[in-house]
Amino acid sequence: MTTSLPMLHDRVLTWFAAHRRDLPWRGRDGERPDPWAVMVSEFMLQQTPVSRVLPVFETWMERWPTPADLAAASSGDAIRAWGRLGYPRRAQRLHAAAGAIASEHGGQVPDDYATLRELPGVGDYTAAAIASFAYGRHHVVLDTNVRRVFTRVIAGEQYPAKAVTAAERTLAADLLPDDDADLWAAATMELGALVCTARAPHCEACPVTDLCAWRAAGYPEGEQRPTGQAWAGTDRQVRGRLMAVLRDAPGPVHKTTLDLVWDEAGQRDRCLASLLDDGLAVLVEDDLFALPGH
DNA sequence: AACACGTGGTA
DNA sequence: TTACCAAGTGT
Repeated sequence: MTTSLPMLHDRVLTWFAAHRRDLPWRGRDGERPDPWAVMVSEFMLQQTPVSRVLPVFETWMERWPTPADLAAASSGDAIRAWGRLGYPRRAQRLHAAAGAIASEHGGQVPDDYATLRELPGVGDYTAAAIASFAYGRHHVVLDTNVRRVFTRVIAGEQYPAKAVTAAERTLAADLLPDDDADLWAAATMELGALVCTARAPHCEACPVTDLCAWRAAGYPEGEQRPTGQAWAGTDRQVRGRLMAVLRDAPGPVHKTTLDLVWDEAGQRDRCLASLLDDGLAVLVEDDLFALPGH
C-alpha cells in the first residue's frame, strides 16, 4: 500500500472534528447517544436524505421516547407518523423491532451486532451502525458513503460496484483502526455525505485529495450505470398513492375513494391486495380499508 | 443475484 | 424535463 494509513486516519479524523454535523441522534460533547435515537435514525435514514428525516425524527422521538412507547402503539400509528419518508415497511419493521425489544430484551436496544441483526429491518449496515454509534463497538460500517470514499481514495474508481464485494469488505476491515472504530465509521460516512459526494464532489475541500487514487488517475469516469426501472406507472407509484390516501384519512376509507388514485383497475386492485398481503393495510369490513390497528 | 420497495430534491 | 440519488433490507 502506497498510502500511509496513519496519515489517512489523521486527516479524516481531524477533518471530522472540524466539520461534524450536530445531528439530533448524535451524542453531545463526547457522550454516547441514546441507543433508541440511534436506532430510529438509522431506520429513517435507509435510502432517505438527512434533510427529510430531521423533522420526522423530532416528532417521532417526542411521541415515542423509548422502544416500549412505540411498542404500545399500533403499527398503523407508526406508519402514519412515518409520513412521506417513503418505504413505509420501514415504519412497520421499526414497530415490530420495538415490540421485540420490549418483550425480549427488557426494553433496551441490544448492544451487540448478532442480537441487533435478528431484529426485523436490521441488516448488516444497520446492526453495525447501531452497535458502533450507540455502544462504541468495533465494526466495519459499510454504507453507500463509506463505499464511495474508499472506492475513490484507494481503488481509484468513481463509483463502487452495485453490491458490496468481498474485496471491498476486506479493504474496509484493513482500514478499520484498532481504537475508536466508531469514530472512524462516523468520520468516513460524513466525508462521503458532505465532501466526496456522488454527483459533484468537493475535492477542493477534501482532507485527502493528495492521497486520492481517483484524483491521481485524473478522475476517470465510471461506467454508465444501467438505467433503473422507470417510475411512472410502476406498482410502487400506485402503492404509494394508496398508502397516502390511507395515511391522510382519519379513519377507514371506502374502496371507491381508493379507486380514484389510479384508473387501471387491474393494477390498482393488485397493488391494494399486495398492501394487504404486506400488512401495510387491512380490510376493516366490506370495501372499507385502513392502516393496521395493531 | 437480481429485483421490489416510496419519496422528493437536484442538475 | 428526465434521470440520478439518498446512512438498505428482504426475498
